[in-house]
Amino acid sequence: MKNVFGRYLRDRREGLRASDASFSVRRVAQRIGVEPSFLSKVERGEVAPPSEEKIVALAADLKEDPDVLLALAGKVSSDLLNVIRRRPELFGALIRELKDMPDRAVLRLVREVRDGDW
Amino acid sequence: MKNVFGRYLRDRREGLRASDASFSVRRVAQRIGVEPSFLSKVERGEVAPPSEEKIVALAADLKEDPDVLLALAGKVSSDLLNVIRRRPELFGALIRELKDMPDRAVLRLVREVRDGDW
DNA sequence: CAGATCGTGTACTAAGTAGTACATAGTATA
DNA sequence: TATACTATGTACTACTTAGTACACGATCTG
Repeated sequence: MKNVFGRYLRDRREGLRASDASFSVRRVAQRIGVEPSFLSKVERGEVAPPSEEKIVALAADLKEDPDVLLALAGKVSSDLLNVIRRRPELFGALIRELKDMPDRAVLRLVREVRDGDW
Repeated sequence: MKNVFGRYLRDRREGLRASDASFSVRRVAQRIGVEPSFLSKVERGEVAPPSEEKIVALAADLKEDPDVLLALAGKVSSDLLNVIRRRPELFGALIRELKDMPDRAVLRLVREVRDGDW
């Protein structure tokens, strides 16, 4: 359970780097707007994951799903939080109801809602 | 948009106090485990809302819905966050899909899932 | 009218968050 | 072999969070 976020980040970055030298710690750090030493420490788990803003930038740079990266960092996207905060009883009830449902059941729900056939 | 949480808290506490003297700032503060001066400042918006733990204790003491109180404080219950963090893509997609749905639609979904007739 | 209870003002703090700035040592390259 | 880029170590900091401790004057109560 220790430094999943950092390991994942490093693996992904090194993976991309194999075919594109611009995925060095320095270059990625510069693109997302932090010091290289800080990104290095993040990847090695020497410090806590960065802010949501930097994680989202990281996800974009590494072509990863921001929600997944945020989750690995122990966070939840602030726009999802806003949705819940606006109607806390409603979304609280829904999420708790779906807590232990299998993926396929939740997915079916997503599709039903999206397709509007319900 | 300024100090909704504190106002709500004070109104509710004073309301209960009308028929039960044990709902003074001091007594409530003691029951939830904070200093009276701190609760006073929270109610008057002089300081930020307290931690999730204290808010939940407050909700129990004042017979309020914890999710609602947390939302007024700009927070989301950590057990809901855990559900989302466990399956970020799934729940991210679902919540964004339901973001602008009317209450009754979301409610219907909650009931469908609960009743299992789907 | 004395003692208890009340709300609030002032002052302080320990721990966590989110980084920057700079130096150093290794590695690749031209 | 010079130089350029690489990762990382060390040291520091500004801001936020989540409160405590205590004193004060007002008010209620027996």
